[in-house]
Amino acid sequence: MSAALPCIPTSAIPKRGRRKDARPGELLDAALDLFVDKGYAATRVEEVAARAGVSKGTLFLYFPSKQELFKAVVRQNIAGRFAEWDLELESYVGTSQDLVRYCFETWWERIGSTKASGLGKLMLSEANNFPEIAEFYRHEVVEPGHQLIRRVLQRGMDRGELRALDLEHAVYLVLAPLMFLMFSQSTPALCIPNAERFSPQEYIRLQADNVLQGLCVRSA
Amino acid sequence: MSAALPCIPTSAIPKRGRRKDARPGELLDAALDLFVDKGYAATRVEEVAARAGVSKGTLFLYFPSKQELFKAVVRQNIAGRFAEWDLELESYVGTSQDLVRYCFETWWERIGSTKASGLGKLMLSEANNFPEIAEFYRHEVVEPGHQLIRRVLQRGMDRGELRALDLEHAVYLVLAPLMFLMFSQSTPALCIPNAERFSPQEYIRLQADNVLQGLCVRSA
Amino acid sequence: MSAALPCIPTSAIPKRGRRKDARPGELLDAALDLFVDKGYAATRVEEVAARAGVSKGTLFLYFPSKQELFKAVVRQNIAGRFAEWDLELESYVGTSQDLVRYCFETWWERIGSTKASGLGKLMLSEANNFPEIAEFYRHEVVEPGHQLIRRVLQRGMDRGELRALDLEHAVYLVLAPLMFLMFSQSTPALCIPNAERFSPQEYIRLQADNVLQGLCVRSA
Amino acid sequence: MSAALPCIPTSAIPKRGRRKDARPGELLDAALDLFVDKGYAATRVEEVAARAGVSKGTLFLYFPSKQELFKAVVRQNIAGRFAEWDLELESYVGTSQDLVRYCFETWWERIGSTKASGLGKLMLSEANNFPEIAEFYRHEVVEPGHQLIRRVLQRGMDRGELRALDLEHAVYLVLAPLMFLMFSQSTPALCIPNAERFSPQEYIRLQADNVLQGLCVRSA
DNA sequence: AATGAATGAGTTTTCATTCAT
DNA sequence: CATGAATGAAAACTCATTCAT
Repeated sequence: MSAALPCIPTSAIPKRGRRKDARPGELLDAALDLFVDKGYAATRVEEVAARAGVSKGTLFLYFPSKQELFKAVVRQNIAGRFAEWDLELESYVGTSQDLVRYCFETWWERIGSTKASGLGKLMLSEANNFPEIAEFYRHEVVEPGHQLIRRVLQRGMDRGELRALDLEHAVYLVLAPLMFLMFSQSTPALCIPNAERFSPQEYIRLQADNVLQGLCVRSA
Repeated sequence: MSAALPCIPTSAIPKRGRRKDARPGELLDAALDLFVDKGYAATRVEEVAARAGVSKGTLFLYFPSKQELFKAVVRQNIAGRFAEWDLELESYVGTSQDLVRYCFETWWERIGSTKASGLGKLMLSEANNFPEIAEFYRHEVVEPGHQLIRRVLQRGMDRGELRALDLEHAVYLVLAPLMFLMFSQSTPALCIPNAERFSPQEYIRLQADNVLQGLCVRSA
Repeated sequence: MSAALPCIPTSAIPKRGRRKDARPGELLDAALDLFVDKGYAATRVEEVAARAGVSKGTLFLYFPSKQELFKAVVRQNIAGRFAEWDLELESYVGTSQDLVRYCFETWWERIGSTKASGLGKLMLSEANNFPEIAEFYRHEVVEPGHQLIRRVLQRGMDRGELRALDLEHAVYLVLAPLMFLMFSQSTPALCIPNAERFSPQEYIRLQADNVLQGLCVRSA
Repeated sequence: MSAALPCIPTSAIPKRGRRKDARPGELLDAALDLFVDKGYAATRVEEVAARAGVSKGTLFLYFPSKQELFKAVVRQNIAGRFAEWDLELESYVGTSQDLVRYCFETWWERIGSTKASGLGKLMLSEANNFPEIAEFYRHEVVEPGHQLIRRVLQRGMDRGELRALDLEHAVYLVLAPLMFLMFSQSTPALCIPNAERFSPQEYIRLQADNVLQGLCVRSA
């Protein structure tokens, strides 16, 4: 950091006043933090509003309910990005081995290592208590995610690069390691006892290596 | 009521005298079922008491708070069986490939398909709210589990049957698939969208196959 | 009041302690007062509980919701008494003229002049905002009331004591005056401008006279 | 936007210039409709503003509070037409029987079947919350109404066409049926359970018949 | 004059915990 | 020991009102 860089105030944002365009984003950011940190039920909307620098009433101006707020958080951070990822997959040029490896690494960069990964753990914890939200998540996140991996594997089989396997169970060769890492991120104590010697990147590389060794057609 | 009407005992055990010692155990059993089924917050102490056949007040006679009840539940149900398993491992005769496969299958039979699965998911969900009990779980379950797998892999490497890998990350080649299946058991909707076409046994077999394909030394 | 009458404490009731049997009645009395006085929406359950000398939580021990509390009030004060009134009607001996007169007078004594009459006004005011309660009231109070009057008139026609009229509209010859008096009781200012010169008993007598003069078969 | 694009006027009336004076009236009209339809509490000021085609803030420019808006609505819609009716009564030629019948029918046409009915019900509901406006209503509507009926009956007695009765209570022989019908109009469900078989005109006719049969001097 | 973004007070209901009996 | 009646804190959501623009 160069020396005399003038200290830009964290925000020149007037806390009072009309900032209609900025509000939703600020609220979603605050909500993501709190939801991930404390869970859905334990997060109070007033707290979300406070963290975003507005009053409780203002939050309800932009999101009609706590549930909708949560859904919006999920949409912004995960669900809404599948369209882009699907496109990326369609236009991928290269071997399926590379594609699989790319999936592992990209997932880590875009989801696993971000706050979004807290949402997965959150959903797992609260699914039973909020069936409607769970259904939303299943439909908007879980389903598309499975489809994405399924297509990756199908592509590999079609091209003769991956062994022909029962897709229904094979998707979990990719998903299980990712999901476990996701949960680990939120609760490392219970998943990764020696956290200090653990490197997510190394984990990702090893899991990708492993799954490919297993999936690759034997070149004899 | 006519005098000598034979008193049909509601249970073979005499009502008074018997209970006193059994109470805590009955409460813990009831609590385990409900905690695992509905989660910590959604389980009401009154329900636990009712299921154990006592009044709400009585529960608080044995456990000073809901939190303490929860801790007691976890502690009671984590009677470390690792000593036994470690022994089993020590005395295992056969290739390490077979041993790995045996681990996958035995884990499913003894843990994955049992109530213990629910306990694992429960811990994951509540670890943040109960750091103390999470620590206990880490020490009594997670650590020993990691050690067990670590020894299995080490054995394979020592015997030249498995590739030499960084154990710190390689343990997760075995653990991640198992843990994911564990969490799936409690919340299938979010993990396994096509549950009707999913077979845990098939999943176990495929994951074991896969990890072995990846771990085996190439006979080239 | 005689001089040295020992001052009996308004209640020897211990405000704290277990009084399961007495609670519902005390709560219903308090609720009737407040509902009638302030309306359904404006009455806060906490206030009801306080007036009954218990805490908010206790109220919900006996009534699962505000709506059910209200329904119970209506049942105790009106709906639950139709069975008795129907019986009284069946066993009435005397001319139908006398019976009609008896209805007017009895209604006044048992409903019109009591706090129960406030419930009618209350329902009229709040029906649009609480459709479920309105439906309950229609079914439990309005319908039975109409049926009762209908049977009275039918009896008179059958016995040749009352003119044959379209029952559908004739019931209101009796009901309209009663309902108007009911509403007047709660809001005299808007219904009876000269309240000081108004006597409900005189009103009842005159309306009964009038309706009978009109209903009676001309003795030529 | 290209320069001379002809501006299609949204209405024939020039947007600016016209409105200013009309605003309060439009707001009052919207408010009347909504208050009568949904009641005072259930009517949201934003809805009133929207219906009048202005923003919420604008409403508060003209009326300092919801309560004041309500008062203004009542005041505006009680333009006393009693002077005109009194004249009509003075100049009535015909028997008092006919006059009474004329009163019933005319009331229905001019009041009972119009929005004014809703205003009456509204006042009954809100009288307790708005004692000041209730007093206004009593003075402007209730009192004159009572006086009108009183004079009708007095006329009949003076002419020997109606029985001599205590006017103080006799007015309600006419008013009670009308008021009940008025309230019924706004809340039929609670007043007229068999609405489909009910005809207001038939009700009016029967009540008029009845009151006259009872009021007429016996020609013996 | 007009707008509409922002505010925050106000209420029902649940449930862990207490304690008189 | 056991009971169960009583307690009261806690949180989502609405909407009249304000005021910066």
